Amino acid sequence: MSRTLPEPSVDSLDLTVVLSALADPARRALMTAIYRNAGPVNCSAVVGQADLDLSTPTISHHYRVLREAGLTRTVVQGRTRVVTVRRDDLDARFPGLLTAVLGAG
Amino acid sequence: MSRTLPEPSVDSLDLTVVLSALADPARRALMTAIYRNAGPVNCSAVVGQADLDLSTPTISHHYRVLREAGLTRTVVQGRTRVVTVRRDDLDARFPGLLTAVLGAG
DNA sequence: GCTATTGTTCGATGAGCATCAAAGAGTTTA
DNA sequence: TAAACTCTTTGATGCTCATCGAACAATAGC
Repeated sequence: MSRTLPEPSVDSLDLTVVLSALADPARRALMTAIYRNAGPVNCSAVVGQADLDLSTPTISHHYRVLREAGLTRTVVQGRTRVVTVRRDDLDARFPGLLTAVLGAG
Repeated sequence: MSRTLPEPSVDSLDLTVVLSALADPARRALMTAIYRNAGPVNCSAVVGQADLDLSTPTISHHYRVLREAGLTRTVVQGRTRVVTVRRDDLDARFPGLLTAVLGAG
């Protein structure tokens, strides 16, 4: 069984919320790591790639912020979470934003 | 006489600082108003266009944040300030970002 | 010099946020 | 069932930030 955690609809994506989420370096590092992976990746793997020196609760907090901003989709599979970037939704709502932010290191 | 207020160089522009500046709705409203004007515009005119319900000190604070983030250039002329968006610098450093953020209302 | 204009700086306040340790919740495996 | 695993939630802390009123420049015009 797998369930998708609640996330905002495309129409309700708010630029202020999105930019606030992306303004944090740790969250951008997470986004970049998730973005680089072609397919879905679980949280721990992403954290490994992002090389963040943060506690687990803090990482969890950042994941939540990203998801609630509409930047990522989280699917619970077993005891891990599979996270993806909502690329199409974001491109539809804010064209060019994701590339501009994540491409610029 | 006119003098340009201190501003960060193109190379020292920091994405975190830029995104933090753009994350605030009031500052984005200011940016959009400045951006729409082909030429330079003084602060009061911009404030009029942006239609912000904020005190003068707060507006001044936001102008400072924008300038120190490298988003705007401020030139003092007489007793007014002429503000422009550093379009070329931003496009050079973060291609597509300005369009993506300001174009998406 | 005096006054009005245009914005800045100072000090304070209240809200929000990133962070952590400790405890909890759901899931797999032994 | 018990233990290990993967994350989340709770509660607390310290910091940053948006906001305002009051006071302070700097300049233009009379």
